[in-house]
Amino acid sequence: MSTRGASRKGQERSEAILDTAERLLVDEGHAALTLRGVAQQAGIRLGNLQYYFATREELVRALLARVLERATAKLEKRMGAAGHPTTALDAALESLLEDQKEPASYRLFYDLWALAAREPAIATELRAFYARYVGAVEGLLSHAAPELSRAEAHARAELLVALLEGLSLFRSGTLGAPDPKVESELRRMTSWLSDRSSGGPPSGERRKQQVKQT
Amino acid sequence: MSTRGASRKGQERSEAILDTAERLLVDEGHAALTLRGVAQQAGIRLGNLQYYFATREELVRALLARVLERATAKLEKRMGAAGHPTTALDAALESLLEDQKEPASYRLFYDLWALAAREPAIATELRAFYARYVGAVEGLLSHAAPELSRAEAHARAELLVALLEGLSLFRSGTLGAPDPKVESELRRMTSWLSDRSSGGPPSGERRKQQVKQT
DNA sequence: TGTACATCAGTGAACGCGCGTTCACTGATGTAC
DNA sequence: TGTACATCAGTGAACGCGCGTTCACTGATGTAC
Repeated sequence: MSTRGASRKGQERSEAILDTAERLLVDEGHAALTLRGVAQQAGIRLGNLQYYFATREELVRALLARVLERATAKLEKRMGAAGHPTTALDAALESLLEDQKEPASYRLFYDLWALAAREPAIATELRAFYARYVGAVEGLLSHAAPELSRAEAHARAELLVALLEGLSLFRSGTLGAPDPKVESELRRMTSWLSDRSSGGPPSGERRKQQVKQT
Repeated sequence: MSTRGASRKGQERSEAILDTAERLLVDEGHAALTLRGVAQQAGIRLGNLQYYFATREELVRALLARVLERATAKLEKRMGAAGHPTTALDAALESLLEDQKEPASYRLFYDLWALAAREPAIATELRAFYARYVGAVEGLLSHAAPELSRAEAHARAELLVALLEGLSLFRSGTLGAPDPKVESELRRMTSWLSDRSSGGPPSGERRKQQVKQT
């Protein structure tokens, strides 16, 4: 770890600094995350902040690591609290939708997406996070619909995760607000996802669908 | 318009400046969009750039307006080139998926999402864009499945747009690459979307779905 | 229990740099008579 | 066709500011004997 302060006090300071930085990032965005701003809001001097995180990059990386760690933990709690295999997916969906009503956490991800598009290091960490996310959903899908092949379950899981991430845009207050009608259609779509393949061609056969049939 | 230069020359300079700014924004991100950077890449002096766009905010707003204008035009071309009502949706989907293979344009939207979460003015413009987007998809859905109520078509259109936006994350190279299996599942999902309500309760009746059935 | 010393935590000032913005100025281009 | 003048387009220098970073320093805390 690049973070100084292995003692109890140092550990607490580190955490307090990261708390402040995270709040600043969520509330004001990436551009407002300055060392001076963090120090001021944390009630310490710039020099002292630099004692714990020597450079801005170090602070950002530590912050990102903690955020994704927590998000992963939360996610796996959400996914793990299963009842019947058939209802586990619905339950997970409900709690994810509930999370989206707290828009603050999502705002941070919009910054992460933008950052990841330019900084490969951040893209790597974000990819790892989504790999676990998609993997967990894939597990739920497979339990709910054992007849799905691994590849099918994976593809559908990725679709569902993409749908939820995209949907957050329309639900987090940025581009819209939660809409019960949309939610109920979403629930129907997810039940369809965990249904047997519902009439399509068998697993991986068809290569490319003909679109313009003149 | 706050933009100076109504003459032909002035107009061309303005466009050239916006071209440069857009390229810079897409390639390097919002933080790299500095007046000095734009001026240098456009081959003019800082003072001259300021003659056309007096402040940074003015430049950004003009850039955003042009980007969304173009995106809207492109979108409506994509949506408008319909054949049979039933295949129009598929055709539109194909061209949207094709667009996502050019990741550059999407990177810009990640910045916009992050910006919109903090700057209400940008959120407003982005909302207007997505309203047209969702509206166009709603139209295609209604044509393909006339038995859908307006509310249903709208909700499903929003879901589909959210899905596509979220999916761009996994297809634009940032978090993943295009995957034929995912695409084929997506096509099946969209055919399902434009299907008759497929066994659910009638239009707007049910208020909240019971999730945990003990 | 005291002392010497190393390490930890925190201070304060300064640095160079790039930023957006302001402003006085100059040359080019159009326009009215 | 020429001239006077307004407007347009472009130049160059300077401003104050906040940024990340460096660095010498001081006081607090732990540790070995």
